[in-house]
Amino acid sequence: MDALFKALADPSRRTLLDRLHLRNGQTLQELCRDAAMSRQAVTKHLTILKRADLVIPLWRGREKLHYLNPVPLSLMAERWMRKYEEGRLRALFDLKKALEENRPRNL
Amino acid sequence: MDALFKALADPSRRTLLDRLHLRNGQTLQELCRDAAMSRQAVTKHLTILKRADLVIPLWRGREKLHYLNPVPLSLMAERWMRKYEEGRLRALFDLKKALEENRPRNL
DNA sequence: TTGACATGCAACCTTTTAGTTGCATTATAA
DNA sequence: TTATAATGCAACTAAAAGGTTGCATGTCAA
Repeated sequence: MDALFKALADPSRRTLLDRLHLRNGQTLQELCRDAAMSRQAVTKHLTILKRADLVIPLWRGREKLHYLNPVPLSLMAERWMRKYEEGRLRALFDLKKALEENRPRNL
Repeated sequence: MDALFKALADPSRRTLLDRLHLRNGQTLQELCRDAAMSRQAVTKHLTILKRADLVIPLWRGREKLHYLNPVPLSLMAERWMRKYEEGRLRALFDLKKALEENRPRNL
């Protein structure tokens, strides 16, 4: 789960995911177009995305096609975010109550 | 949105969120217990969480109570993750098809 | 079979990040 | 009003992250 959050932390990697989401199965070369960085930099980002299991590469001859794997994002939504969603109203209520009880020093 | 992903990237910060989710409105001292790092380190993490609007601090005398703000997580789920959820089945199909078409060099 | 193309590997550099220590400030309670 | 407790601020360090350049490897196509 840590690799997943780390992978999503960088905007370049989120952009790569967006581009794969737009068109799946792209080569490294294709992902480099309009990337504003070197091929090697993109490779490194793809390695991190692969480590988080967000991207799965498949060789086709001398080309390597990169496919988006949506499963980790689903797991993250279900297992991690859902926990907070359940306590969402409670947290908002706590905050509201604390605001009313307080004569704040700042804010 | 970038500050949010960055804030979630560190396991210590996710632990802090978990602890606030377990019991809301804790002081810095309380959050330092069982934290395996110095008070200043916790302060820095809380600053980053605050910058991402995930945590809202409120002064009560000389104590600073920290409250969880669930809104950014909801926005992330709705605006960012939902986009991928829609294309989820499509992506899985692409991947399956590519696997079948290929005589892979690795995997 | 050879040239060109797609990718991999490794060393290196710079910036950011996570953490520390030391001292300053503010507020409560005796 | 003064000692103590809670937090803030700043300088510093070590490690990790993001990026570059150069060269090696493997595959297709003429």
